[in-house]
Amino acid sequence: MISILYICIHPKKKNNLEKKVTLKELAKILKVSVATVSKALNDSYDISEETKVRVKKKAKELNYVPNIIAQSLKLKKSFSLGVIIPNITDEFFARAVHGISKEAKENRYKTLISISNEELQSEIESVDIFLNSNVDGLLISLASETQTKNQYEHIKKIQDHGIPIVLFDRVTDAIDCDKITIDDFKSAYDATYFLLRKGCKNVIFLSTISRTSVCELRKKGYEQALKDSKIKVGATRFLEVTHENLEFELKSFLEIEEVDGILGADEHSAVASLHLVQNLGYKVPDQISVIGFTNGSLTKFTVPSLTAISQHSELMGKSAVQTLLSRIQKGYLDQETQHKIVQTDLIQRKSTPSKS
Amino acid sequence: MISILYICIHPKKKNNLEKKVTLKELAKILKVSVATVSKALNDSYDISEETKVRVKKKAKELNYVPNIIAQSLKLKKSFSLGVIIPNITDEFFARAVHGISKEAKENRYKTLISISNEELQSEIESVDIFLNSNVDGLLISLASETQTKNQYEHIKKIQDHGIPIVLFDRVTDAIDCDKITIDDFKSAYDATYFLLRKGCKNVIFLSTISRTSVCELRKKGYEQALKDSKIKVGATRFLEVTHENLEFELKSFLEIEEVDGILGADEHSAVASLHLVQNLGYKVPDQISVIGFTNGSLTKFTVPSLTAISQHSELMGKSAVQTLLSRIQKGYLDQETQHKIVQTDLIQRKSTPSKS
DNA sequence: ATGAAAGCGCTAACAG
DNA sequence: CTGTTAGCGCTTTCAT
Repeated sequence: MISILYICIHPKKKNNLEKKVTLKELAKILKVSVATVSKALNDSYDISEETKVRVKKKAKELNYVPNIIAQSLKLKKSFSLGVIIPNITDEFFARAVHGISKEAKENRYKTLISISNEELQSEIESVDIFLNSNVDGLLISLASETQTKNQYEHIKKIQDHGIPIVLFDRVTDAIDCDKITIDDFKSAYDATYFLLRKGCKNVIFLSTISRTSVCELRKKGYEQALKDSKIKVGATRFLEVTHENLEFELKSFLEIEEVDGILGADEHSAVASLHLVQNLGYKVPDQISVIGFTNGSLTKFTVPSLTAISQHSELMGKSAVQTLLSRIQKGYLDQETQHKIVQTDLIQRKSTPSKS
Repeated sequence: MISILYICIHPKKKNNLEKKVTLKELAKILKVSVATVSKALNDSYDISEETKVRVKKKAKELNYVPNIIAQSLKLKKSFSLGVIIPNITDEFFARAVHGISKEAKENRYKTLISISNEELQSEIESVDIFLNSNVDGLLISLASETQTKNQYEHIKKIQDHGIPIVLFDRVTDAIDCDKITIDDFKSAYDATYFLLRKGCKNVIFLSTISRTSVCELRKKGYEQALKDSKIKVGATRFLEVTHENLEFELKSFLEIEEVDGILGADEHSAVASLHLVQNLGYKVPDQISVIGFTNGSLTKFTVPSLTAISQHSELMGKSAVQTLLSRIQKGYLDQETQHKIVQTDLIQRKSTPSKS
């Protein structure tokens, strides 16, 4: 699969490596103590303006940069945040990471990223690694396996170490910490209601993210909307599938059941089903309407374009970082935890009727 | 946009935080010296098997984990790799990061990720941060601005510090280091040739990633394929656009020029143009064929599905890490640098004719 | 085979 | 205002 095309034969020239200048060296050159240099650089109160200027000038001149590792060891603070997500190829998480990374950078924090691949064991390992690495805080979106098995000892362990965490998107009641999500229940409720208003009578709920907290809440929202409907509609029907068997399962289902609306719990299920039902000869949106969670880049380019629930994932990432940093700064204990809800928007496109 | 839904009022219980046990404490408990414990844990030759067992047992019992920060300071090695990519929402990079992260983790390295947003300044800042953080190596895919302006001082600076780097996908000849890319020239050449064989006479090259190394190489490949054609075909036509003006530019172009084939230099340009030309009334692939670089998840769900060049991005990430780690281990200097080429595959779907 | 001691680069009492 | 000192947790000579 991989072939080496050519090898550059220029041997590396052994140029004099730029040695990092340390406080000690600065001190020697300036003929002051290390402490003075350190304090001057940190704008300590009890250093004369004069020496501050002198020190800073020399520091810049010699291109001094503090050794963060040493700082971390001393201060027990690493200026880095750990992020654990189930998956990075999912556009929702990619965007969230973008928001996280940007906000962290603006606050001079680094971002350590670990992908759990939806696996509990991997999540546990990541937690251990981050704990050893002295991250100042952790942002986690739980793996589906973790949520299925309801095992949260590793998350509690983080708290036992006094490290603040923020759970986002995939959260759990089992842990008392700051959380940030969308209102999954309401978003699903509203989307379902929207379909009913457009005349759908047989709306099904389709998901490839079964057993996650978000999926369960979305199911409930969908269910409630059907219950609340004043006009008579079909019963609730949940179709929980995988990327692999979606096509088979949905097709089989359509052969025996009447369907005129699909609510996809994730982008993939919506896009894939939109695609499939048309291949099976259904007209969208005339015969079947489709709405999907996550307003990613796929939605604009499907035919017809997909009506979707925008989750503002980047904003969610940004807000998660802000929450975490404020907790890091304020100190962890004896503070009430809070659960922030990011508003969603229903972006109407062509996979649902334009008029009711 | 963000509303706080509820605040949990359970004050955090001030449970006794699990203190991290250190070597010193272990030593005291075992009534040996710190040095002995350290050596025992590291399987040093000059420690008796007996004490090794005793120490390790106690360490596990007390849940000892080495403080990586302290280790880093001492060993001048942080077991972390820095990654700088232009963008994470692009599926190509998301997959590459996945591969990187996975391979790094398997080798007990952490991954620090920074997104340059295609901006030179941001890339420079990231480099500085990573340099201070003592990353053991750097994986970089250059920002378009960096490649446009041809400014690589910050990359050279990394090398001056003796930190190995691997450039992937977006590379440059200006830096002598390990590189890993696909064969952009050949991939574009082959794809263009494929279109010609299918009967296209007027193939255009469309890109939203102008001024990147990959785009330039792909342009050359496309150009050469037209030149080499034995049958008479139209001249080379490059259309370099942005996400925003693609629609307008392409539409204007089609009004005055004849086009029966589009080679998209990136996934977006291919998918968007596939979408647009059909809206304008062209039949795909009967009147216009489309091929795009990057075989992402969009390609399967467009109508018709998109013929695409698979870049095996995850593999590229994995291989980049392997290259970097081997250089970290072997030592940096006086080694020839190598440029690895990952094979691409043309995935035939419905946006090109099935028979020639 | 084990331990004492030095030191990685930095910060922060505390003294002067 | 500046310097001395101790120490963060670990590794590693060098003695013993």
